[in-house]
Amino acid sequence: MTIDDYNTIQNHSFYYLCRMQWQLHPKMNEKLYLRDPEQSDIGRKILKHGVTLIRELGFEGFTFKKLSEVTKTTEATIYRYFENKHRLLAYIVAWYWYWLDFQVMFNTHNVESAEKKIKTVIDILTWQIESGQTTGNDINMEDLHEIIKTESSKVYLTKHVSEDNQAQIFKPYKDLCGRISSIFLEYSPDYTYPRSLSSTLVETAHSQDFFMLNLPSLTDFSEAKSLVKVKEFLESLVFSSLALPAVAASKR
Amino acid sequence: MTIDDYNTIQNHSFYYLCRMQWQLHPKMNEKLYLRDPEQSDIGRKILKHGVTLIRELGFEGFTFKKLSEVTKTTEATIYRYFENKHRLLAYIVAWYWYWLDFQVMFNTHNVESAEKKIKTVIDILTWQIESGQTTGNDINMEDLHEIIKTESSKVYLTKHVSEDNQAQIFKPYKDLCGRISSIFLEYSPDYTYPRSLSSTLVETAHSQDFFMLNLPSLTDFSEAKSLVKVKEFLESLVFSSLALPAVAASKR
DNA sequence: TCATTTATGATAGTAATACTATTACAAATG
DNA sequence: CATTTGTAATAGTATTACTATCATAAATGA
Repeated sequence: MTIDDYNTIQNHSFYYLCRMQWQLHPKMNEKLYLRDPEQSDIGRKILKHGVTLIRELGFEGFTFKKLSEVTKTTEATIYRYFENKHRLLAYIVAWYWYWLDFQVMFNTHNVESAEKKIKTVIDILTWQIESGQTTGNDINMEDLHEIIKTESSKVYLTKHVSEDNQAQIFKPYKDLCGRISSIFLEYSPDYTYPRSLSSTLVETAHSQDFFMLNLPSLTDFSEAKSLVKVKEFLESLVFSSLALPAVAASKR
Repeated sequence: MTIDDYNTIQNHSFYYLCRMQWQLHPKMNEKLYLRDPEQSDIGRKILKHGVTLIRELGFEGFTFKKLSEVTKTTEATIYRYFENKHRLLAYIVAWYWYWLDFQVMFNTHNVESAEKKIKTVIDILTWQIESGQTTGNDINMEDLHEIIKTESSKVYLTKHVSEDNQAQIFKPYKDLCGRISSIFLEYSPDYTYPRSLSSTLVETAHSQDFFMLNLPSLTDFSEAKSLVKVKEFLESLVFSSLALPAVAASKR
């Protein structure tokens, strides 16, 4: 199966849903917002321009004031939707995890081979998002993907992780990792670390992509800046780990 | 070899150097500071209390004003040492990478077996730092280790990575990964991704530790909150990957 | 249809942050 | 003894991250 095949799958799942008038509207955790941004024009604008601005300025350089200028509204209005910019980032990132989880579910559904499922998961994690691609919500997927790589870990790397965790802020991320680890267990029922391998896979997919683009000497992909190499690395990482019991036995 | 043996190695290398009146003073990159903090009492205080305060407040909550109160100096003085708080964090993190690199070098030196070297590296990465432990610089290692887990990635996850990279800010991290990947190649000369595996190992050591403590359902270590489990996971991850060529051949 | 919520806009204001600038003095150095 | 260097004290600025108030327009519901 080539990359093109998978791109076809991607576009297929996208357009299929569009043609069916389905909208990917995950039910977002209410703790993530003060007023539901999906329910008004202004709210949707905040999300849309929020994504582009955070990508453009970086999360540290991003402010509600600047966002209010772009969305042609006031700071006060944005504060009525989100408590602060950290919550807005948390919302955006959570949305992405929901989206990824859906993609994994949709594209592994009715696939019999666990091996194929795993390859599909890794494929989804290393999708090269085409520029201009948007979702039903009019959110630019390229910008979103860039935000995930650079800013997503800042959502949990805080002094208030525990409270945020209790507020279920990280549920979609946990769900995604839970789904992936089930697939791992399907492939290799005796594997000891399915959850850790899942979170490692997801984190590594993003960090290696970031390193490849920004600190290439931390990777082996310096020459050809291509996600295909990252994909191969991740596949080798995951499949060798899942084959471990046999390996360990043969080594002893 | 048990954990205790390795703790002995750790303490040994520490105290050995202390007894010899050696001080671990890495030559820090000059771009990291405006005035060398190691060269004055106030500078050393800034580093020492900087570490404790950043750990206490989190990097976002930490300000030079608060640091100036603790160090009993003024904001202006601190600004003469470091351009801003991000640079101070970069300095602290770079110092840690130097320290880690030294530990790896020291403890793998004269070890013949590459397998043993790798185990030592993983051991160092998962050291349980004892409270109260300080270095020659009087920096609290427990606080520092906590900072590394929660704040270190914020040093490179910025809009100005490329400029920082050109200023060699990340050299110690790259050196560490370079050293580790050499060991990987020693163990398995044909392995395709030694650098990516190194950065993945280092990143995963910290992220899994963070997840274990804060988002345990992303790991398989929820029950016993122990770094020993993380160590075992990392060993399985690395050794299975490095054994891959054989595995792949046997699978086809 | 009219009354009443509700959402937004406009405006103002505040405490804290992240700095910069200036002057001055004391200690170390050459 | 002159000069560099380090630190303190003080002041000031633009920006950030909010909060509060009040007016008005739009949506809703009886």
